[in-house]
Amino acid sequence: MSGDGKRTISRLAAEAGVNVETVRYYERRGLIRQPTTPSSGWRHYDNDALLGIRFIKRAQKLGFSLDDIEEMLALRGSRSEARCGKTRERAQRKLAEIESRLADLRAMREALETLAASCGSLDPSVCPLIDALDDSPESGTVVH
Amino acid sequence: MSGDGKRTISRLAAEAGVNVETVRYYERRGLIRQPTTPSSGWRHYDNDALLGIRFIKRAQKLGFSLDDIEEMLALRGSRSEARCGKTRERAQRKLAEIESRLADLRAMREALETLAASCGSLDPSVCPLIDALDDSPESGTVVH
DNA sequence: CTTGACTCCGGACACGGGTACGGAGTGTAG
DNA sequence: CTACACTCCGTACCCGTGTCCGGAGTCAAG
Repeated sequence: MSGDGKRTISRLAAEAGVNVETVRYYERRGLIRQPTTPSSGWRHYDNDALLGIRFIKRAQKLGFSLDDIEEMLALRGSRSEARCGKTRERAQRKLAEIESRLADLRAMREALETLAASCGSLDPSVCPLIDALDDSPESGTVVH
Repeated sequence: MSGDGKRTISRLAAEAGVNVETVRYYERRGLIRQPTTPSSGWRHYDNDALLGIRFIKRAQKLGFSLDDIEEMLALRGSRSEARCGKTRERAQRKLAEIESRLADLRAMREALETLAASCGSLDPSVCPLIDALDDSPESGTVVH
């Protein structure tokens, strides 16, 4: 593997494909822990920091806010049997959200496929894209 | 169906679950067309406007920006055979993006399931969530 | 030891996506 | 015809998510 040892902040940022300032911002927000407060000196980051940032970036692309992401990351640590129930419940809620996004995404994919396939041959007043995501009031799920 | 006739802006906003100002904002951005410029008088909106807003809101939840959404909506109108190839190509690009998000989302779902299932029984140093989205350098896709 | 590239930190600024405000015009129920 | 709620429009403002800046400290090569 490439060096999975310590790295300075700018190397970390480069490897994660983000700005140095972004790393510091995530630290301030507590999304990645800042390693061994340096009390004068530079900080060094291990692979966890790198994976953490990549996770954040991916989750963002899926429409999750940093608050959402914080909540998900919090699930990580708190498996100390004690508040296990709570953790489990949160995970379930996130899972439901993910399922819903998966469904929407699949609908969108299908719509785009229809759109691409039917190119030129379709009545222009019809829009598969929009129709696909028309949440016709089936299943009383209130999406608020 | 519920009244699919004309509605004022505040009714539209209420039905779509957004603020009136948001509707106007989308109009300004050209995401929904504003009906029959009223040149003094009030505007009335049909079902298309409603579906349009709902589409926007869904797509946003999936991590697409308003610019992305504009591009997708543009696919709708331009099936006039002439620039069909271009449209098709754009649709393909969007499709690829969607596929990638689907994959990420599925990985995340699996990770959360593992997390919930293994609650308490797992070595706390392991984090399925992060591991799942570790884009190990398989397939030389440069994600920039 | 000097030099130059890098880090740390606080605070200011930027951009996307809205949201609020306020004054003038419009619809409509009583 | 009047009251009152609602619309229209421009502008200013707000929040989340970074991004830039500048001065002081740190590390490593020569």
